[in-house]
Amino acid sequence: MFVPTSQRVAMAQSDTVDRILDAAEELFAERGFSETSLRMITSKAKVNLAAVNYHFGSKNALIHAVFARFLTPYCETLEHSFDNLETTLGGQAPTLEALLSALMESAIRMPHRNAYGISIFMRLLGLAYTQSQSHLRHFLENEYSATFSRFMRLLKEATPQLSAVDRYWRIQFMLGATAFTMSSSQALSDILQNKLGVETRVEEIVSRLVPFLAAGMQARPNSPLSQSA
Amino acid sequence: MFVPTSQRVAMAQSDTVDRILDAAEELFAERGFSETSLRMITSKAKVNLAAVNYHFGSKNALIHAVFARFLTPYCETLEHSFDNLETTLGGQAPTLEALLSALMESAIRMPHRNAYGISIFMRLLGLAYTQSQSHLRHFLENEYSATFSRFMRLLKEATPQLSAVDRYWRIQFMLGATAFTMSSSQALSDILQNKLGVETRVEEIVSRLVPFLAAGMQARPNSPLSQSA
DNA sequence: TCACGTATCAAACGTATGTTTTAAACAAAT
DNA sequence: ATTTGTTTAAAACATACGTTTGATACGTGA
Repeated sequence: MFVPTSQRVAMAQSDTVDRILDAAEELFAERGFSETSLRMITSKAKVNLAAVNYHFGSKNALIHAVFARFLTPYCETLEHSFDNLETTLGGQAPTLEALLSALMESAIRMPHRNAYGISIFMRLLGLAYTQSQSHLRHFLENEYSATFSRFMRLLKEATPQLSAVDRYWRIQFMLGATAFTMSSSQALSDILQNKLGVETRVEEIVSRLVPFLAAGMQARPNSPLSQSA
Repeated sequence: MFVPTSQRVAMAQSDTVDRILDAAEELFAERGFSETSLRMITSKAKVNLAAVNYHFGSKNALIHAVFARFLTPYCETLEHSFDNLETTLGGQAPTLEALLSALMESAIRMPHRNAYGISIFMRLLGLAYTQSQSHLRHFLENEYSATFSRFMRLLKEATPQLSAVDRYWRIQFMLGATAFTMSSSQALSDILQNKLGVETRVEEIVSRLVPFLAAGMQARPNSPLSQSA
């Protein structure tokens, strides 16, 4: 949005706030939170350094705002998806594939704000887990625990054959494969593109990830291998 | 003046270098690289601040040294394990389970330097991938590409049914599930102990992880789910 | 037109960082 | 005893960080 400098018109608040959020979102995804300074963000957003603290209060609050901007509508979409799943099944337990698909398709169907699609959100979610930002973890737990708990309940119904301990660990394995992969999906895509000459979108990665996770979740526990270890 | 460790002749009684490495290893694993300052490391190690730059040259070189201390002997052990695998099979392709077991058992058999066992190494490996430290990535590529390439070749032989792209991504999924889980296995064990009253050792986690990974690797690609996405 | 709350700006604040310097203490070899 | 190299110590270095300040410009309602 170009505004002649001679007009010297004060921009509407949303303009500055959104530009900060856009720049922060990209830089956080590329470099992580600690490695991204407010000066990088404000210079990329072409706003004054003080604007971040003026509009958001602190760097941590800006991080929270970046997450809330995409996580709040995503959780709403996901809740609707869960509603449909439950009404369609009518008390029956959902299949694991259906449950994972609800997660992934809700993510893919989110409106894209830029050319990077949802990969930037996936990367941020991965960073939220792997970087040690306690304030962010607390924020996410406080804001989105309801949707998370609902997913966990549905997952338990979808895998009745697993013991509580097995299910617990396999959830960690799933979470790890997803968060880790997505936390470097852009870098991985670049590598793959150079190595194998294949262009890869996040949707394609997800379509490869879901069968992997579903098969892992439904593996027979205590295979002969596990006893040899 | 900085002198490489290998050239030092007269060794004083002090174990300054090891104390720095021990402290750095733990702090890096707990907090990440950027979030850990040299002052935290030196005060935990109870050495002078200047000792790090004296013995290692820079903070980045210290990070490399932390990785080299456990990665070099691990790769040696792993190479021997691969040797045994190849001579036993005599040209035949190894099974996926045997290959994964070689990886995991080599890790478990590493001499433990502290009470955290190998989980601290797993966590560091995970950080090496997820944190944006280009110098570290370059260091690891230069130092350990031989062993890594050998593993990739064996993995390709063990999964001939997979396309190159499928295999590539599933390796990422495996790596993610492993690094993520092990990076917080101590915390996860504590949670599990309180929640379900079960004590869990790393070896037990690994015995649960391997079947999960093997099943995921051998899942049929392009399940109906992936086409609906 | 005036006053008031909002937004922007350049500048400075205090703090923490990695690194370097200078000096002294120490152990072992000459 | 002297030399040589290793280690500790305290301080300072320059830089980067998040945050705050005070002045100024803006748009809106009175």
